[in-house]
Amino acid sequence: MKEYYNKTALAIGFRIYLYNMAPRKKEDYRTMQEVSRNKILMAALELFAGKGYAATSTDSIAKKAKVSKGLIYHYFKSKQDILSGIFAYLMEEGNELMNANNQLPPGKVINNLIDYSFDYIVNKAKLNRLLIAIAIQPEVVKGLKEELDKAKEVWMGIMIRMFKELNFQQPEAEAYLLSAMLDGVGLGYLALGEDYPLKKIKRLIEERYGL
Amino acid sequence: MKEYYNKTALAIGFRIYLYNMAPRKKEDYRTMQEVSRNKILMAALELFAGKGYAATSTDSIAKKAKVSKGLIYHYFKSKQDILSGIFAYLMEEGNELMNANNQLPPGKVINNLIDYSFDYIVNKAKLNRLLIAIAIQPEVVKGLKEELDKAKEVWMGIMIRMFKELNFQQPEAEAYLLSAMLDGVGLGYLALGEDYPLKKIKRLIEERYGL
Amino acid sequence: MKEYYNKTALAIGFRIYLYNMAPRKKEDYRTMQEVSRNKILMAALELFAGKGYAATSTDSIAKKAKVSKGLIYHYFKSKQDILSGIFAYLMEEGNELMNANNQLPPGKVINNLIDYSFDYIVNKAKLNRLLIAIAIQPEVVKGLKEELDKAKEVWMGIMIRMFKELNFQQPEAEAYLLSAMLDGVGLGYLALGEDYPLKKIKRLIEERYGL
Amino acid sequence: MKEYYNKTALAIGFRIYLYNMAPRKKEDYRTMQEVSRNKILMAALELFAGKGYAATSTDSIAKKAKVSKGLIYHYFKSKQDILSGIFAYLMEEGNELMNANNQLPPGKVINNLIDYSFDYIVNKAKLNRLLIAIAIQPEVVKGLKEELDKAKEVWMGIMIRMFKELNFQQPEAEAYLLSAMLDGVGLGYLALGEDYPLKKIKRLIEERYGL
DNA sequence: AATGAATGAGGGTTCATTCAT
DNA sequence: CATGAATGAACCCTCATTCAT
Repeated sequence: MKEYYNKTALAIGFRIYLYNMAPRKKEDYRTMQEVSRNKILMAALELFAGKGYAATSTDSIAKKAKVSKGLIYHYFKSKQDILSGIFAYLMEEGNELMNANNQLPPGKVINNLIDYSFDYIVNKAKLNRLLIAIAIQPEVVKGLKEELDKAKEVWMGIMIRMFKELNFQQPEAEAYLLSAMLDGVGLGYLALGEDYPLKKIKRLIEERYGL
Repeated sequence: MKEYYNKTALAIGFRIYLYNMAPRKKEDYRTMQEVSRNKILMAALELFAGKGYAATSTDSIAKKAKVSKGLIYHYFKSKQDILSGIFAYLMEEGNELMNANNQLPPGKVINNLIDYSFDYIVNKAKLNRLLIAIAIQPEVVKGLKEELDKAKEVWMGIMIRMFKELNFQQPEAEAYLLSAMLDGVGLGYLALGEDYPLKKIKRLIEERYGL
Repeated sequence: MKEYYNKTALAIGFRIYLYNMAPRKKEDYRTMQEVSRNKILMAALELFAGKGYAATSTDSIAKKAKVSKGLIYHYFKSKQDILSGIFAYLMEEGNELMNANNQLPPGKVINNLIDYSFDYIVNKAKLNRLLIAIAIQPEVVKGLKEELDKAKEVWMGIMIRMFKELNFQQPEAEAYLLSAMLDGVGLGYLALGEDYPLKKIKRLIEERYGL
Repeated sequence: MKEYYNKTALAIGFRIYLYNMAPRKKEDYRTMQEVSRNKILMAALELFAGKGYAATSTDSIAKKAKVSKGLIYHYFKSKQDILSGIFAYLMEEGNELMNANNQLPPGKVINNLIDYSFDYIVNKAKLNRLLIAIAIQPEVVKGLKEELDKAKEVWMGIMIRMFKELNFQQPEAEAYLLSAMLDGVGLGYLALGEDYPLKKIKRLIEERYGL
């Protein structure tokens, strides 16, 4: 189990992390420069999520961000680095939610996790797709592992603790299974879209945890 | 349910389909045509699975297949078309298994499905990755819809019938949930590799179905 | 002295090597492909010699060779590799002259060397400039060292032997000094052009060797 | 001889010019302007000498000089102009040495020249490389001609006078030959490094002038 | 059926230079 | 005097696809 945390995270770990990915308020930009950096980041996020990392050209990012191609390389040292930047940004966004959940009663946390995840699966489908694509392409991720690990480590820790407190016999396996369920639902929804019977499945999952 | 068949299939549908994807014997190819075409297909399959579709060049396919670049475009009208060819090939391979399972008792089918899936997740990890990558990129797939739909339709039908016979209250949702679980486990294994507690999770799933 | 031959060669070593760099006859091209490769090579040679390696774009090479940019990378794996190709080509061209001189009496060889060099300095000034530029930029050369070493090794060996046979007291140093003289004259001619008093200097050098 | 002064100078002319290129003391700069300008100049000199003009970015100059990129263009109108600035600086530094040598006896001047040159070749190898690179790329130099001509004119005049006083029959040609020898040795040393038999060659040159 | 030479659009990236502050 | 964000052209290189043989 020792090397465990060095592995890349499940998409699930992120899902809750990123749940409330609201655009930052203008007051948050301390300097004009951050505005540009953020324009690039947001443009890239949208494009990566929409068409995938490989299919997105730096040119299209520049165009969408209404910025010169050269400026991208003023703020990021490579296309890869933009992806890292996006992750860093997303991590930051999700931190509060993380801490908030940590202090709720176990049943509520599980409940929240399921709610968040299903909401995320529907409303952030494209971002979900990006995360899954990255999760299964370990070569591309490289520099992202640290961030991914941090998120997963924290989150799986919380989940396992919850299941312990709820007296599950296999709290660790149960945490992984719940993750798998939610990831699998995300995958199914990406493939089938509106026809995927989300509600019924959600109900089945909730029943498993007595919700 | 109307647009249902226009959507691309779950990876799960494929997994069992493709379980025993034995390579054809050479004698099966009647003409030289088929030999060359198949060499290209097999080379592409291995490369796509190993490095991903985007990262695989037609050049490398030609090299691996020991065939000229031009010949690829004699048999396939584009790189995309090779991917379609791979799917068609895989479908064909899996048909017999499909029919065989259809005639077993319901509990045995579920059992087989779980066994096959876990085996597949471990031993065909790269192919699994390819299938997931394709499943979540519907734009790329385009020409594959018909094949994918056929597989999914048949398979989900079988599963739903099984759960009906086993008196599950929500047979359809249960079928989707089981698919989601297995897909989610596949995703987790791809992300975490050896550290993923496959056995314990498998046990939990089996317990759910009284196995 | 052991590691001696691993060092990059003096421009002088090349000068005689390359003396008769006549364009190959058409009969030499066995296949159509070699024509294209050679067009690229010759275009690059002219451009590198004229504007320097760094200032020559692959685009301009393609344009001059009347070939698509992509074709360059069909024959050469990088811009560097084109330079290597040029060297290989030049080496081949110079081999015969090399062998011919090896069998002449020592005085004649020295005489030829001086004649060739001065002729080369004047008539292949741009190529000379390219060689000097490469000789003093060891980082760029990398892959060229082997070729350069081969040329230098052979040539300095011949020169030292000549001076030994002519009973010079310091045959090795004398070989290096003659090389330095001729290299220095080449440098001076490149800097001053027509105003450089080539004839008078040549006379002084010849007198030193009793010619 | 008419167009003579329009040509760029030999490296040799510079070598002695620049022999004792001691950095100015800080007190010499009367205004802050000069301090910044000089920081840029010194940074550029070191980088140009080390990696070559083309391979040195204005960015790296700014970084090394601990100055903003914009400031460079406040003091210099282009990257080229920095190079000109370096030359102007070097010229200024060398003037005193020049005059000092002018008043020594002819044999001593030749002796000094050779000593200086060999010392320079070894201890200022990188700067030597820069000078040679510039000397053979006349297009790049453009704006430097005046400075270069001045240096060469003065220096060759001195040398020719020396050889006249020493009763050489071809004083002009001899001056050029000595220049060529020293330049050629510089070239050889740059190419071969430590393996170049500097001492033995120096001895041969000294013998030629009865030193 | 088969080759591989040839194409050209586009890829990510660098960099001298400008400009608003 | 000084900053560094911003520009855009150019750079080397890749690659799916076509075509003459």
